Amino acid sequence: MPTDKNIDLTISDGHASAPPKAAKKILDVAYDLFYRRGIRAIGVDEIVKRAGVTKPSLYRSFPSKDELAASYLRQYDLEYWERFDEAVAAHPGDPRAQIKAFLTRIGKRTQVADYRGCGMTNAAVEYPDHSHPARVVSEANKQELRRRLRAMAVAMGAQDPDTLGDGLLLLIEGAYISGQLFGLGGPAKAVARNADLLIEASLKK
Amino acid sequence: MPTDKNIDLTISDGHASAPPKAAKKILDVAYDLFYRRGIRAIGVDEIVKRAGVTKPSLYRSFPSKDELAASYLRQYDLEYWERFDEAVAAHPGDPRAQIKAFLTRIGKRTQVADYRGCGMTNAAVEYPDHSHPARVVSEANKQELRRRLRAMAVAMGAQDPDTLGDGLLLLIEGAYISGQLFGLGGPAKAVARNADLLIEASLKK
DNA sequence: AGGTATACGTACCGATCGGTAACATTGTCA
DNA sequence: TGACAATGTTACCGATCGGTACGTATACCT
Repeated sequence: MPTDKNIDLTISDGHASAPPKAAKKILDVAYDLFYRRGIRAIGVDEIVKRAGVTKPSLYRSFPSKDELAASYLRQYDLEYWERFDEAVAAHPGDPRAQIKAFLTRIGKRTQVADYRGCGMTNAAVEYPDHSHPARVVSEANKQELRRRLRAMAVAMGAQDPDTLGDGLLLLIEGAYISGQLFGLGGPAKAVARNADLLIEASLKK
Repeated sequence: MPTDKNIDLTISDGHASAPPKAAKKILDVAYDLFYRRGIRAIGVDEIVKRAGVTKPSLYRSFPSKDELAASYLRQYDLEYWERFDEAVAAHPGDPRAQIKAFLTRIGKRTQVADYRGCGMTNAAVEYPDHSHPARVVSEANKQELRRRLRAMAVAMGAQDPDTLGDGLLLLIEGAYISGQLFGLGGPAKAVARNADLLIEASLKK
């Protein structure tokens, strides 16, 4: 989808909105390559080559490879909450159904060959240093996920909402990881079912 | 298939004579560095420097960096099942208590600063290629984990043992990942409690 | 048209990557 | 003491890493 609505490609550089065409191509290619093969595994040379541009173009739009990786994750973040909000919007006022819809979708996505899990999670694994630009974006995304899940656990009427919210997060992260570990037929396809069992067991009686 | 290797190094052929002393130092250092900072992030130069040896020594004991990484994971595998078997041995004939003990231990391990999760999981994230030597070890470890968890779910008398076993695996992987994502106070500390809730909800009534 | 700001390309940098050749030194055990 | 395997030493390889100096083309605004 051409989601080119006000993508901020400038990296807090101060110089106002100048949208170079090359920057979008670079970010699109970097997105694909970083996600599928990993950030550390991809060099800037391959990115510019596949994008049909040259290296100076990359460094005019992005201060560094690390910041390009952070931009990739910011884009990923946008699309992530889009998917999340779709599941929420599909079941207004019914958080349990929202969770189930979101997890069913995740479970389905994991059941394709060469599934690569969550770009946020993967980036955090690649960069243990908490101060790395990519990891900063990743951690913020996960904090927000935790916040939402706990809030939904409250809305579901859980006995211990924080525990249930965290339990759902563990199942989700487990699905991302085991999806790329096991491939088709892996445990991730059972994520929605297990989440529903866990929810049922966590509600006030 | 790899074409013929000209070197006839019999890999770990168990010739019972003296194992090289440098190899152990190298593997110990590589273990620590690979686990804490990631395999791709560590160069062979840093390994030999910290080990107090030289690069040729590394390549006399290990055919390549990739194989050194695989050796690291094989060592990790050994210690992993040691921990697992300890939890099992602590509660003979009581698979539910075994799981609880194992997960309590995981939950506790995740609650230290700079926790880095599971070396197997991390390696798989770093190397999406299924043919990579490190990933081969990692995937075998995870397959075995899945097998054991499903078997324990059977022993627990679950209504749907495969689903419960997979649910436990999702929680475990989620704990590994969120442990390194959130640090202290993260969702991973709730893994044992959520697992127990899930087990309770999955037993035959 | 002309000037000017902006985007882009060519060519290059030093550092580091994984890995090796050739030879000197050590430790061990018969 | 001799033999032999393990390790150290030094220097090197081609490839790739992230990043840049500097000149050229293109678009826009009078």
